[in-house]
Amino acid sequence: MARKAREQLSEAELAVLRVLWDFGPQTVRGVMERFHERGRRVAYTTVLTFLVRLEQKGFAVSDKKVGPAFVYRAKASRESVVRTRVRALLDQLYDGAAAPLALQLIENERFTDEELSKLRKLIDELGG
Amino acid sequence: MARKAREQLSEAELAVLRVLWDFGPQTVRGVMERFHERGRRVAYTTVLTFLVRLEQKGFAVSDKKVGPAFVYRAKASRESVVRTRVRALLDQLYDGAAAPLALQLIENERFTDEELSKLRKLIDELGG
DNA sequence: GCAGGTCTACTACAACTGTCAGAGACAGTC
DNA sequence: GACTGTCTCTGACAGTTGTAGTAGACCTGC
Repeated sequence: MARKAREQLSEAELAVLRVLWDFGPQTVRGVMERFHERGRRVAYTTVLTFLVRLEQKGFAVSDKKVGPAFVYRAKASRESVVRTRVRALLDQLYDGAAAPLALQLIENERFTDEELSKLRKLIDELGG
Repeated sequence: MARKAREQLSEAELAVLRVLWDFGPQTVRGVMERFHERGRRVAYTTVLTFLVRLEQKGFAVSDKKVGPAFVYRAKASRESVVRTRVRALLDQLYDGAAAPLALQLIENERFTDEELSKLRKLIDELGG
C-alpha cells in the first residue's frame, strides 16, 4: 500500500490550470503557446499530458472542439483551488491556524499603501 | 533528464522537521513517539528514512548520540522554511503578489478579536 | 557466551510527477 | 492518391515521495 489517493493538483498541473483561468478555454496548442510566451519551454505532448491528467482529476473538461483539437476549460474555480491550497499550507505549517500566516505575510512581504488600507478596511469590517 | 534538483522539503519531511522544532533535538525513536502520540502510525524505519533525507538535504544534522542512537536536530530555522514555502505558494497562485493571499486569508479564515487587533496594529505600524 | 532488544545501513517498491517520443487518424494540397 | 501537417493516444522513463522490511553491529542480562 502506498499513500492515499488524493486527487491533488501537482505544481505543473496547477500552472496549466492557471492558463485556463487567466486566458479562458484553450487547446493544447494554445496552452503551450502561452507557456512559450512566458519563456517556459515545454513540448506539445507534455502540455497534453497535463491537460489529460487535469481532466482525469476533475479540474478541467474538454467537451468542445475547434477543428480537430479539443478545447479544454477549467472546471474547478480558482477560489476553491486557492482555498484548498492555503488550507493545506496552514495545516502543514501551523496546525491549521490562520493568524500566524497572516502575521508572517504582513511582516515579511511588501504591500503598497493602497493594499494596506484595503486590508485595514477589511479587518475593521470584521469587528474586534 | 527530469526536473531540476531542488533540494525541497516534502510534506512528510516537513512534518518530521516540525517535531524537531517543536520538541527540540530527538532520536529516531523520539520522533516516532511524538507521531504516535498524535495518532500518526508510522514505522520506526520510515521515520529514520525521513531523518536521513532531511540530513541529506541539509535541513537537519545528527552530530551527537544518546547511547547508541543519533540525536537529530533542526538545522534550518522554522522562519526560513516558512518564508520559502509561503513564497512558493505566492508564486504558484499569484505570480508572487502577496496582497491577494493576505486578503484571501482574512476573508476566508477565522480570527479571534485579539488576532484581528494584532493584525491591525501591525498594519498601522507599516503606515499607509 | 548466547538470546533478546535496539540501532543504523541498505534495499525495495508503488504512486506520483515532469518530460517527451512514436504511432495512428484525418484534413488539405499538389 | 501520396505528402505534409496537426491531433490524440499510448507508452516510456527517471526522479521524488511515502512506506517499510531485512541484515548486520552492538549491548546487556543471564
